[in-house]
Amino acid sequence: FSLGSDPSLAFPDWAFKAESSPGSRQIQLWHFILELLQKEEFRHVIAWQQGEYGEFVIKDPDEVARLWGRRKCKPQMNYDKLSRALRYYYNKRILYKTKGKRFTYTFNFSKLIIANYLRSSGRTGTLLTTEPSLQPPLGILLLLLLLFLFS
DNA sequence: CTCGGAAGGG
DNA sequence: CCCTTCCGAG
Repeated sequence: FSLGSDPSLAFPDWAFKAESSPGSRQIQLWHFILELLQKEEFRHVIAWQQGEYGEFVIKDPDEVARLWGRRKCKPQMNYDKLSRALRYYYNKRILYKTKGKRFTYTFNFSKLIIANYLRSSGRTGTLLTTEPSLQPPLGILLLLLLLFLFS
């Protein structure tokens, strides 16, 4: 891959789009974060960082928490609670903390894509889903798997 | 701030 | 399962 500094430009929809069926499954936090990261209007609130690929910083923790709370209809949401949810991603290896850098985390994209793929294909019980447009080509999935294993 | 255990809800 | 809430420890 030859990737720029902005991962949102380098990764197509199937890389992180939530599974369709509107309403059925709740929005996931990692998806919401990616959603904010994708829009310029939130650049003062959360943004990609220079340096490690996939690294981002939450510039306004209170605002991100407020937006997340609004989306989930949880008015009592704050950064303390949101960050706990982010910490649960450490075990899943979807995200890790950039130690020493305040409010800074890094996405593990290969793991994220693979986890997302496994979840959606598991839902239908087959490798061929009803929504091929949101799935990575199998070859790319295998390539990512290799990149992940040797990283 | 950051970390994870514990309990609990939908 | 995927958080939300609460919280003691570092």
